[in-house]
Amino acid sequence: MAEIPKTYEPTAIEEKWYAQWLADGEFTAHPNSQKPAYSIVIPPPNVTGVLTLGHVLNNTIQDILARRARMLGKEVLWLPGTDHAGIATQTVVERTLKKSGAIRHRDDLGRDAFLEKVWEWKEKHGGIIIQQLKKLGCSCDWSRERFTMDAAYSACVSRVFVDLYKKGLIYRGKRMVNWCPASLTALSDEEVIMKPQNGTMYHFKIAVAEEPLTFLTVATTRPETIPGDTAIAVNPSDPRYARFIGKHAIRPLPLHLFGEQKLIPIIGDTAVDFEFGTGVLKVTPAHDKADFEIGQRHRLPVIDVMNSNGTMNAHAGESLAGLDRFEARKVAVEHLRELGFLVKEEPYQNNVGYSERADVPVEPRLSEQWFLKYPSVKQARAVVADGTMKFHPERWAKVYDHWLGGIQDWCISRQLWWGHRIPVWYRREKLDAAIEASVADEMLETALDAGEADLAIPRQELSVKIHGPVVPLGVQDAGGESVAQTSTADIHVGVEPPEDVENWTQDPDVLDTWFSSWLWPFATMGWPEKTQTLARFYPTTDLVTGPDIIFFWVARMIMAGFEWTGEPPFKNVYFTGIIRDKQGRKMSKSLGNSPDPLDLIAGFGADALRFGVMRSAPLGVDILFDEKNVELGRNFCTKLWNATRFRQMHGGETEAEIDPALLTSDDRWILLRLDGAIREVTLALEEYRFSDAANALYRFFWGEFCDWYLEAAKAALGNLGSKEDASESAVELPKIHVLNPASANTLAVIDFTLAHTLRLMHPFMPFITEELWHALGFHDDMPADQGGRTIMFAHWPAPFDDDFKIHYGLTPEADAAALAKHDTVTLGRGLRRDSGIAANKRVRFVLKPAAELPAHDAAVLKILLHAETLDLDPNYLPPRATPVALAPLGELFLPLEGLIDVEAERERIGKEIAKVEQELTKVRAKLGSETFVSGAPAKVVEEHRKREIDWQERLSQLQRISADL
RNA sequence: GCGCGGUUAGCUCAGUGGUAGAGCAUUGCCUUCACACGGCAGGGGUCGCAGGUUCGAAACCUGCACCGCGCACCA
Repeated sequence: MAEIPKTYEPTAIEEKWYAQWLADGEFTAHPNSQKPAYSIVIPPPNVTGVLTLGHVLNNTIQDILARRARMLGKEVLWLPGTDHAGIATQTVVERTLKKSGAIRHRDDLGRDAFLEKVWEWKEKHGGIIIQQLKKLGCSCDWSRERFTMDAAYSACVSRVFVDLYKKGLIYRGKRMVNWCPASLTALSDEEVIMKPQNGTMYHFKIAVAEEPLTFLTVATTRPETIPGDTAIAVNPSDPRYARFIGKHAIRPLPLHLFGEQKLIPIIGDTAVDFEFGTGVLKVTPAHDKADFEIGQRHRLPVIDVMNSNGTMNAHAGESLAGLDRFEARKVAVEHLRELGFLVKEEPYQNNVGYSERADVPVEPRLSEQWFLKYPSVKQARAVVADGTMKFHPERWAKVYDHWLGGIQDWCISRQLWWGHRIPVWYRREKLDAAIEASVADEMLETALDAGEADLAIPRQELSVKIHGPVVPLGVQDAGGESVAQTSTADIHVGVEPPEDVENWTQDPDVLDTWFSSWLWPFATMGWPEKTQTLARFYPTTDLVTGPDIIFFWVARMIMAGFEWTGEPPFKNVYFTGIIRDKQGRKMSKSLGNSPDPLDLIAGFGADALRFGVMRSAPLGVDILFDEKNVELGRNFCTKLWNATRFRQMHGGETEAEIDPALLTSDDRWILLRLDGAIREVTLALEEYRFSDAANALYRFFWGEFCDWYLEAAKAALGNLGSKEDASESAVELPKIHVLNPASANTLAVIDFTLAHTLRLMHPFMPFITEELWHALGFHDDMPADQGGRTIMFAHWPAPFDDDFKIHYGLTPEADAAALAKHDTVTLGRGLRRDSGIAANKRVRFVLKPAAELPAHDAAVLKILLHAETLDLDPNYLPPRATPVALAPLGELFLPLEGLIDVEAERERIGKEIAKVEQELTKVRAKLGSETFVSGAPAKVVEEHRKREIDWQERLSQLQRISADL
């Protein structure tokens, strides 16, 4: 075995081992193996994405779960892949093409040519994040990598669409949808985020046609939509306004020459809140969901005054047409002001829906879209509610349940090109007729607005003309509720195109990206074929994802799982926190507060990044990312590295048998603590408490093994010789040192501890543990598939059983003995400090032992106290004012020949006495309370009495020492 | 408006009924033969506020304040 370099250099080691693991096929899942299955599907990152800290958190957790499952003897499938991410990818590619000057708009290329470009882009950049996940150490089964637009996967998407259509759950209808004027597509409700806005509430007067000089005042935040108003509504039980119902108002906009303004009806509707605003509502059915519903109830015309990109159209009037909606607002206000109708403007804060992707306000818009009535909602709700599927942390179950309880139909069509095209074809001639009808609609609306049609036309008739379906496919009942598809003659819905495809036109829209993602757990495993992979690894065991996509993805996957496989797709869902910066802000490119994980890996190592992130990510809490955490991870790696070097310098046989007869108190103690660490880490991982597991490893390895055990072991291992000697001898390594049995036994304990610790650490820090596993030769005697080839398959350490503990004398007493020694050392070091002794100065200590002290313990004390000598003298008579500590192992003196400072010692002891008296007062106050003594459990009272005695004894000793001064 | 979290050391967070903790930061000493990406020893907290339950509350209950998030929203 070659000497381990002084500093851990991660890069080369990471590359070496990852390549080795891949070459040996360690990550590949074998459906035929006899082992129990463990599986997890990756939340597919966007195909054009790059690794973020969020991915690091998410995928490190998955890797920990996967690697530990392998060590537990499971057959593990961690299935990776990427998502085509419709809007995001199309936007990125289109923007890039525009920037390069290749096109001004995607229409310049046309659908097919544009899609070709997107595929080119995908081939070129699509692999980046996959390569980055490999750098992180992810043990995914890359042979099973999937993409949501793979041919087989796409076939699944079409298949479920057709299936849902046949079940009557998918329908097409003209409805109010969330329209993104930037992306030019409809969005689902989940893609809209409400943001508070500092806007203005405008109050304007509107004349009542039948009563000269009578005005109503309307409050609105959107005066630019006045041209789209088709009614004024008041609450029928509002005494102020009820009498106006049935009359008409004179709509002020669009402006007309000679004041030929349109009359719109004043209607009564209970939806109007007379507490709010003025109690008079302008009704704009085309641009507000609530208004649309009022419009439906009253059969009001719908006048869309905007173009799809958010600019005003001709219906808005000449002065507004062509303006952006926000520009138009200002102009509309000016018009009202000039007309003398503007009553007041006041600052107003309201919530406005924004497009999540494009970050612009969405426009409620009436349009023809495909909708889905969610399937298997009942089962999806029940499986979480009854605890069959577990959420970690649990509180997300409530959020999930609440959402499913109020679930609305899902708008699944998107006016994009990049995605799964809707598998629906229309007969050409029917479509042409429909387009004519649509044009007729437009003409009617225009006619209405131009005053050529009369609003006195019976409303029902008008409504039929205006609301007649553009394409007669889906139907809705009067309440807007969907009902099953009734007519199938003119449309073809199928996985395959119709045979006479030349007579048909495919629906131009694509499906929402999540309409493919929700099939991920089984579509990636070959569904609907009954593949071995599916049979063996579905349902999956764990899902790890962020709570921000609980509705987008998790809930929908659960429904899809039930609908097409009859089973929930996973057993546990772990929700990570959200990574934020030090100030608690979300990571974003525009803020520039998002460090590149690849830089962090290059600077600190993948293991350091993984450990640092895991250590600071408690269950269910957002993570404030600080590079300091990664530094801590790097430092921990270095510590591990150097502790291993220390072991290696001593040579000797690797992993020799431990002889119970030769065990020291320190050996027993560290074995006990190792057992504790095994239990703690195991339990924490079972409960998905990753940061607790990482902390337990850190505390055990650094705070117990390195700080105490290895330091104490130096006593047992004897003189090493000088540093120079050590490095010289290193040149001749490997060399077998001649070791006495005590030293050999110590090395055996170190090896035992390291071998277990490396395995506990491996899921967190795969690279360094693999390197050291081999460097120390722990793989030598192992079966190839149980740690011989790689630590990946070494068995996860089991807590020690009683036989083991008895055999090695691992008793509570052994633990207490070591702790007594540690406390004694700490007190002795305190004496050094208080006496102003430099840390590097060797001094003489004298211990008046409370009990017989084994030679080994005396030797350890001497080393840990950095003492020149440690005299054990039961009858020691210290010179006056010799600093002394009352330690568990006895009175520890620090004789300061010729340097005695009575005052300093008096002060030191005085402080100590004050402290003890304080504690004594506290405990006596409790014991003096009758209610405590009679009310508290006997055990607690007893414990307090003992505490009182201890403190009292200590106080007496201190007082004696003080008197002797 | 409803719901869910949170409020403990300068910072980030553990701690769920019995002697207030960790990491980072900070102070002092030390380049001692694994490690200065280190060692040793310190300093630092009326546990958001007010009530209540209890022998005993950072922890349990109630109310309030503030911070964050989600859902729903009235123009």
